[in-house]
Amino acid sequence: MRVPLERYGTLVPVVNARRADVRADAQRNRARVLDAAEVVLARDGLSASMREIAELAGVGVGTIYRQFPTKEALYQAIVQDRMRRLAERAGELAQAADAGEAFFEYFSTIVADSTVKKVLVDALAASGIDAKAGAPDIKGPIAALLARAQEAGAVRRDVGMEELLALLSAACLAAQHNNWGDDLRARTLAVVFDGLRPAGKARASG
Amino acid sequence: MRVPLERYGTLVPVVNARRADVRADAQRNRARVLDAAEVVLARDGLSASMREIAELAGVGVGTIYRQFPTKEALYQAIVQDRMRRLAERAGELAQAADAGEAFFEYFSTIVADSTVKKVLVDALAASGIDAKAGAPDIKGPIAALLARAQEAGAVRRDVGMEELLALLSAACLAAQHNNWGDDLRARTLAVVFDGLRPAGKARASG
Amino acid sequence: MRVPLERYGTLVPVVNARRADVRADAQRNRARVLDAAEVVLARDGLSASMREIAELAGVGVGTIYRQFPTKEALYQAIVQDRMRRLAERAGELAQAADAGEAFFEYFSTIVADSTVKKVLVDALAASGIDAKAGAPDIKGPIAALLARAQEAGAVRRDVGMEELLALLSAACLAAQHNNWGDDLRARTLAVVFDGLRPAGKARASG
Amino acid sequence: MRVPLERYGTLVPVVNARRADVRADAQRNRARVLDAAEVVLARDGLSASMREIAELAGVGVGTIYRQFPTKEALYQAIVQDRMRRLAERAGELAQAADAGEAFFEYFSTIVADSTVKKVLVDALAASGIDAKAGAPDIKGPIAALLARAQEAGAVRRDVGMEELLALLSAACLAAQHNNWGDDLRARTLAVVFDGLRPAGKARASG
DNA sequence: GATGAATGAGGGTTCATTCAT
DNA sequence: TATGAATGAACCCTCATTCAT
Repeated sequence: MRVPLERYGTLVPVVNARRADVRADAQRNRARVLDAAEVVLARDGLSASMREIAELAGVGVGTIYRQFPTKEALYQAIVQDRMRRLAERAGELAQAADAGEAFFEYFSTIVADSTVKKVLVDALAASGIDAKAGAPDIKGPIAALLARAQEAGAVRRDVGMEELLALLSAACLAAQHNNWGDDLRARTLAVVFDGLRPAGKARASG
Repeated sequence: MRVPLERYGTLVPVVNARRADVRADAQRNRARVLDAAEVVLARDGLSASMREIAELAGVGVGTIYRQFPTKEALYQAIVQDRMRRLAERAGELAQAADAGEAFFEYFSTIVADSTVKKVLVDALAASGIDAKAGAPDIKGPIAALLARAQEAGAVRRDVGMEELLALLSAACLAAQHNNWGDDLRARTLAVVFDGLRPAGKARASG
Repeated sequence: MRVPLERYGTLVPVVNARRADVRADAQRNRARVLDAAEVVLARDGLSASMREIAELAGVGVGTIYRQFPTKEALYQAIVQDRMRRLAERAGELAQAADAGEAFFEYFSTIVADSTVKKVLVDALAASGIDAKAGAPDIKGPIAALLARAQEAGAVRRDVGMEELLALLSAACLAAQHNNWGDDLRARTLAVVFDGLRPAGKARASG
Repeated sequence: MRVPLERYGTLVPVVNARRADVRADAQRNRARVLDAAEVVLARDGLSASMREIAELAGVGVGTIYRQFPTKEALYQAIVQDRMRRLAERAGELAQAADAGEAFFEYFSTIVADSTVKKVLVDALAASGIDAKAGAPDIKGPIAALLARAQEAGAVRRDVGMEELLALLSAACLAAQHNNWGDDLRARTLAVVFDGLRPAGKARASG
């Protein structure tokens, strides 16, 4: 019931410095919570508990709820965070010299990187939440990557975004679910990539 | 007050012996529980509750526990059931004339059929249970199918069981997770199958 | 729903032999259930389950319920059975030559014998049931024993039935609860018996 | 909607530090839970339910589990609490002028006080838990009391701790079990105490 | 704003009792 | 009549969420 002192100050932003401090704190907490949540979710999956996340983040559970009104909101935030980063990377690779290489590298990177993501998408899907809600558009950058690779003759022209995302999702899901090692991932993706290449294009063996 | 029996499956065993009559009830209930569990698990994933399964099956929770001492035991039973059916189908296809066709058809069938499986395997994995414990071997029949398809020149010789299972698992996971429709499944698997074929072999287009 | 055949016979007891058979069966079952219940109760205490009792007795649970409409009824039956036996024994000892010896022996016997009883009394008490309801009177025979011992000068005259039963109950409770061995029981009862004897009467030491 | 706080105990600790304020709530709740648990256990015995305890204490079940991770832990806490208080009282009486009086008074006090204890020890025993685990030693102080009383000639020298504890336990058990009133307790213990006194020592009558 | 104690619905599981066989 | 499968209330316990501090 104790009202923060600041609330009773004059309307002039006298305490700017102090308030900024608070902001910094809040932001640092938000980041800490997100990091902790990723770790805990990767380890415990869907059943991760808010308490554990809070403990790992070194904050009280109440602090999490201040930033994320709901467990699901926390999950969404993580997913969106990931998506944003992926979109950024796609944007970077869109400048690459070798469009085919860029495309396949991006695909591999996402899969290698997806250990955590699945659980989250899973969670969101299970809750009937649209993971994309409010998220930065990731399809756009990927579509650009695909188009460039197709123009460069590195990817079949009859492959659409839908199949591509399906393959990507499948690989991510399995990589996380079955804990693909680097070797298995490479060999498995090799097959998929071969399937994506135009007939007659480079292939390891036969 | 109860879900009509007819809604689930059609396993009405005909038994004659008097004592077996009692069992008939139990067997029908067992089947109903398994069916209901698949449905609920597909819908709610890991967090499906025994109560809900019982309600959908039209039985009391106690009835489930009579057949399956534990929630995990129920999950395992479903997985094993699936595995058994898959192994059976693989055995059938091993006799097919066209080894390549048999192989790819089997792959497609499993994926089309995998709506539920993922959640279960998921569940088991999360519980640290070995899904294969006591289950009929499914790798054997699949390996046989693969070997025949390779001998027939329908599948690349440098693809091993590990990659194959990884691809299969990935497709199943994604099919279930993202709710692939028939069309998307066909197009996506087409890419994968192309990747599995020897270089120079039939390909739809480019 | 099948009505027993006998019910529709003529009123003449035509099927006497057969009915007697049934009776014998039922009686044997009743005895078996009582025995099993004592064993299980002694081992598992209040939380003994009907199923376990049934299994040990070698009958179905339904059979128990035919004889005893309720778990509590079963408990009561056991207690009453015990009480009856104790009353019988008291009656026998009432004829003994040495009234003092008879009294103390009876006391000891009951205590030594009480391993099981406590749990039952406990159970009944917990359920708010009067253990004595419908039971054969045990106070009468004991009072007789006490009176004779007092007349014989072996027990103080100022000890009443109430204290006596309190002491008896206490010893039984503790014997069962703390698992008194023969030795400890003897030494403990020696003190109590000394307290019951008239001043100046025989005492082990000082 | 809730049981008035005042109904149980009067443990309202006064703490000054700000952080300790939070604890004050927790401590009061802890005390309330312990009190309520004693009441419910005394009434319902082993089968007391956590929910009922929570309701009587006027808290949610979760609050109990915050303090006591397990039902058994709660039981243990109560037992240990009792034991500690008894040990303290024994320590006090060890200073008393009249060693014999102190000894017999202590015995009486424990019995009068034992309404709840039995059920608890019962519960713990049933769960295979060692009631003494981590509990303050109560045997030491009692042994001291006994030794002094024997030296003072108030208690027979051939009575050992084992018999003494057996008698004490028996009296407590019965007092709780059969709901001894003050009068009955006095008369019953009179007999026991007489048995504990050296031959020839004061005795009420004969 | 941060904390974590409190809450209580809900989860898995057991078991006294009923009832179809 | 005996059997044991079925039932579902009740149990212990967890955890997302709220709220007093």
